[in-house]
Amino acid sequence: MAEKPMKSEPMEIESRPAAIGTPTTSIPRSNSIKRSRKSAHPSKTIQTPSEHLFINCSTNTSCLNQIDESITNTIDDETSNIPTANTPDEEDVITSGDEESTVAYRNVTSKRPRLTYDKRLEANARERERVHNLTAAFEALRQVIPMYGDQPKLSRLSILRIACSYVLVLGALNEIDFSEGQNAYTFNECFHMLSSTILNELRRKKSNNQLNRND
DNA sequence: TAGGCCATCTGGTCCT
DNA sequence: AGGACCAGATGGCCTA
Repeated sequence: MAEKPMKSEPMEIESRPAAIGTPTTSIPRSNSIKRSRKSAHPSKTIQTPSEHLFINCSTNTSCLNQIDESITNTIDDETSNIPTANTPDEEDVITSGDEESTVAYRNVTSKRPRLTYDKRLEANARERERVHNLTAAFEALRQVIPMYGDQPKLSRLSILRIACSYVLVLGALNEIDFSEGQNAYTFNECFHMLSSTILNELRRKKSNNQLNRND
């Protein structure tokens, strides 16, 4: 699979919004909301030298030294631009290697000590690798589920839905109920379900767009 | 242009 | 203790 170019720059760690104590829900965001969000976001409104380095180098370990060198020189200036949502007593200090950087954080209630800069980069890399593996697994699954001729790339959700139906078909074909006896569908029912699922997933995008136009 | 989808970062929690 | 896993937030790309 072709490696997709990196699309989003890492956010500056000091500009991340807090999550603790303010449970949030994932809501659909329109582009206008996205745009207002972008314009309000310090990482978009304030271009800092270290931000440019994050954009270009965050996935390239050879750039880490460069980041380390630059962040010490720029972070003081950056912290002066951080939104004032957090109160002074909510600020925290992290250290990066031999150098100490003062960074504003909202929450310092974690049981575990905050990761150092280097450890954070390592954790990011591991998380990236984990998600890449997940993406590869979805791609592998996509390649073994039945498809009808040429069709657009399926979303992960569509892959899962079709795969579920496919498993039921295979189970019915072998007289095995993979659904733990909850369904006990006949083969014909399973096959019809699979066909419907595939068609529905292919139509879904179109239907959604039509619904959006009617709203 | 709106909305869907996805990559990435981040902090909290789980697990070994 | 530290890595794995998870969910929320954010922003870019793409399509209708």
